[in-house]
Amino acid sequence: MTEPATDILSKSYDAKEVESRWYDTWMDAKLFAAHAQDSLPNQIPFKKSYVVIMPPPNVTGALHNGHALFVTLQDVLVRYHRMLGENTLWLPGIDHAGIATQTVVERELVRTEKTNRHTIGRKAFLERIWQWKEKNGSRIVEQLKMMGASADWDRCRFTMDEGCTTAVKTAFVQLWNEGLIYRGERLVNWDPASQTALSDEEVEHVTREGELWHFAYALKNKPGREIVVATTRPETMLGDTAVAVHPQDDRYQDLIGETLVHPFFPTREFQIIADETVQIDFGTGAVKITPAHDPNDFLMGSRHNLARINILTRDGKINDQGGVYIGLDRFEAREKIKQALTDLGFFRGSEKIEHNVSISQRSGVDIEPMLSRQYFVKTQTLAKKAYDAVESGETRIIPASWKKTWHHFLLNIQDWCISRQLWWGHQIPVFYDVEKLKIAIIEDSKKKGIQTESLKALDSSEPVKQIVQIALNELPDEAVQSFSIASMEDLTAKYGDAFFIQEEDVLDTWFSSGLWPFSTLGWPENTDDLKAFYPSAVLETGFDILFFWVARMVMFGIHFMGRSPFSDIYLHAMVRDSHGRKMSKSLGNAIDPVDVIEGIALDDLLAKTKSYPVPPHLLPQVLDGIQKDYPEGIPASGADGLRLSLAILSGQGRDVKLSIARVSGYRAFLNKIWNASRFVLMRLGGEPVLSLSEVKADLEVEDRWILSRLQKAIQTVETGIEKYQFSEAAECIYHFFWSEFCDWYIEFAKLRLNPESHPQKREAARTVLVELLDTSMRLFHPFCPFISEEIWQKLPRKASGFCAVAPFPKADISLIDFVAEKKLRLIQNVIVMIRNARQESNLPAQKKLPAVILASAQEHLLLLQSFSAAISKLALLESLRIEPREGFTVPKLAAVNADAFFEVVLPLEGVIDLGSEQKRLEKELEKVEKEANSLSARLGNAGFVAKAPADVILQYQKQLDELQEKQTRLQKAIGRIG
RNA sequence: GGUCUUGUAACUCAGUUGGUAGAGUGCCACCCUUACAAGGUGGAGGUCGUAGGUUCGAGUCCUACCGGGACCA
Repeated sequence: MTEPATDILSKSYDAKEVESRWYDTWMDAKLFAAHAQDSLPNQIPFKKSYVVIMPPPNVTGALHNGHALFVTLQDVLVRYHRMLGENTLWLPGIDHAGIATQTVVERELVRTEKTNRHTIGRKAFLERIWQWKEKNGSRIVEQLKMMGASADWDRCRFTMDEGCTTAVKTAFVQLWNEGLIYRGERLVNWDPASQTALSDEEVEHVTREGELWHFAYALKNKPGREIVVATTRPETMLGDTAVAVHPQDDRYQDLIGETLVHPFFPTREFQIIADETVQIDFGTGAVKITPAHDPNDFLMGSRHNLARINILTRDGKINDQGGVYIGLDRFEAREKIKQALTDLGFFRGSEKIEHNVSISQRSGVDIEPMLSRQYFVKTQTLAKKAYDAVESGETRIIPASWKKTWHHFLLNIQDWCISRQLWWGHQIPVFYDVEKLKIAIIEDSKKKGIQTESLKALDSSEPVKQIVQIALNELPDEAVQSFSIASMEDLTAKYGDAFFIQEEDVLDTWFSSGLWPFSTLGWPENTDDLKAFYPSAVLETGFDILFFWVARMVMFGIHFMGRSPFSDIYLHAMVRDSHGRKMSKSLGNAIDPVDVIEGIALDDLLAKTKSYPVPPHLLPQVLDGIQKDYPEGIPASGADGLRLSLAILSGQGRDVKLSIARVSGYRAFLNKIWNASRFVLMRLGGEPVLSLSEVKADLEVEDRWILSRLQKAIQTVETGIEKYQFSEAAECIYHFFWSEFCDWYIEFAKLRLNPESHPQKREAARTVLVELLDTSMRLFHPFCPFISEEIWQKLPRKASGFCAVAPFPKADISLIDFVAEKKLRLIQNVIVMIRNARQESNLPAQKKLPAVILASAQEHLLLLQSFSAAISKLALLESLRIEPREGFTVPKLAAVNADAFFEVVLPLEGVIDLGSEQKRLEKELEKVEKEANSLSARLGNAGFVAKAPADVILQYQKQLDELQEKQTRLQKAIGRIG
């Protein structure tokens, strides 16, 4: 016996050991590198390219399980296509995530060094962020590698690296020259905590209980008369410049046009105006108008030419327009003002109200609509083209239900505010020409006929930077336009800051990520990569960034490259915790994929959670929740286990509630694969294994059966991946391997692996086993790359190289064998029925029994004969007789089970419990009768017979026949006992 | 207020053009049978949210209602 040692594979699967070995080996072999040359049009042989540009994770923090889902799905796609022999590129990268990262680093600064960015200055602060980026960026790459991401790391990019920066400047300047970028005064969503403008998409709406507070404005010319308004933000009355009513509102007809006096500022007078947009039935029907601090009021102000009084500072305090309230926080001012109005006798009651509040997705504080000058991209024409790309089918959205959302968004899109008052990001490449600016200041002053603030600053020789800031705030947009230049080149560096001052603001992060599908390939240079790999095959990402990002990429892709950047947009589900809550560090429920891969003890998990930015008052209940959800901590499932779970749990477009219990189920599957492979490898023997074609003549029914099933599995996996139905594909492998290959085929094969069995039959079994493992591992590889590579490498007769680049299995239709499948089903039924009878009759589990199987048809008798050894073994029989049904007298004391084609008899005088046996049979009979009755009722329905398709009727008829046959057998069996 | 989405076994979810419900986990019983106790064998458990409608036939299509969730105003 010089068989391979049994330690060829360890007794159970050790994911950590296996997974630690393969990634570097793949990298060393450069399996994940794509070569542009192979896909250039003039290249022979030309290789089709398959490109996925990885959505760059934010450098803000480490990855959580939400990211693990995208890694899994993209890696499945990429590995599958790589195995199809396509020139596959998965281009990884990281996003600088402007506001998010700046906020985190600033918080760190405050926490650890008790200082802030203003104290240390822009340059030093940016250095800190770069350090953060280095540290976190490499952590993210490490995590991705641990998950098995087969990305081309040599092409890894960062949204603020040199190439991306050039792309950003190029894009900006081009848009500027095309007149698609403008600077304007608009009401923006102001985040007083981060002190920056936010795009509409960065604002969340929450419903909150608030107070609708009523107060009165006195009429100037009608002493004693007043008009009552209601507001949830009383402090904004400091900036009121009108009160509006509906023109048809009977209550206020005589008041329209009347003058009101501001209670705090007697010189500030404004009118009651009429506007159709006022809701008559909301509040008092009269609404105070604050054009500088409310979007609706802003529009109304534009229509009626109202003054805009900004009352807030950038950090959300009352400014010098607020009289005695100057310097107060907005919420503090609210209470003070309510008090003051009450004291003055203007309070007219209050009511509780559920209303929508806008909060910053970034800092979580209430958004303050605020007037400010920002840079905008005109989106109308860009959006139309993005809309058309999906409409025409150039780009598909999957699942298609998101198409409506896409259309709705693009048809109603507002201009895109791209400037951010941050330090971390691409500084806007607009330069202000100081000489021209001085002229503009003087002209503006002349025009207005006053000494403007800018002019004062100019005359008093303030530093140039100061003058620019003041002028930018004061001058009208057209004047600013006259001294602004967009330039690729740093004009400040070239001519000195006495001549050119660069805009201080940075660009919205999504501006640079909008260019990602081509900036990563070398744009604006017309590189080989760009020619070979643009557009990409699919953008795989979460639906939550459909607007932020996906739409921007499609708009920019079409604008700058002339083609939509991807053929498919696949939107995956949101990973949530087992309670359905979004994964978030501030909720404390974010799980690090590495903790699922390697496992983590409860204590460590709790400690880790404590380091997350959970609001202190919530921490106790968060920790409590963790303790309940993970009482034993998290067991190590390996990257393969995590990936398989995510792939199976991710139905199309639905939430993924990640339950650790379920992950454990798939971890068990990996162990099953491991042990099945271990069995095959141990029992194979040392001799070479023949190819399938060499043993074709010697294949048994079970061989043909499993090969047939395998072809169907291949087809299912293939269409599953092609259609983004990952769970169908993965589940199919799971079921095939465990329930068909392990549970049945291996058991059949064991009989033939004995050295004393017929040599040719043994050869065939060995071949089929290896064929099955080889094919299964290749099928399985996109989902679980580590274990499949490990096992595949150990197989004999493999082609050299790696499973990672071995050909993906292709179904061979000639191996599909319905006859063999039918036969095997019958044999399986026989075995299951014997097992069922013995257990249901409370027979000792390990006692070997004698059995008789009765059948009528000659073919069934022959089939049963040929499987008698297998049946005996799998049903644990002491002896087995196979007899024609006719003429066989079933003994009175026997357990019996019946199918349409055969009967199973276990003659068991003395052992069997007649009572329970009768009960069991009656229960079985009842089930069969019920089914038969409903079937025959249906077949007796004239309408059904007349209208249903013929094949359906036939199928039902056949089912009924079989049921009735079975019914008779059962009745007879019961009769014998009774 | 608008749009979308969802309600299937104790839990988490499948169920592709309508043809009498499936998986994993959990549960019960029996088994350490020489690949695997992260295992094997058998079993229990669902009026598919409610009420109507279309149809020979509805988890699947339509309507209303009730209950979740998301997004946009």
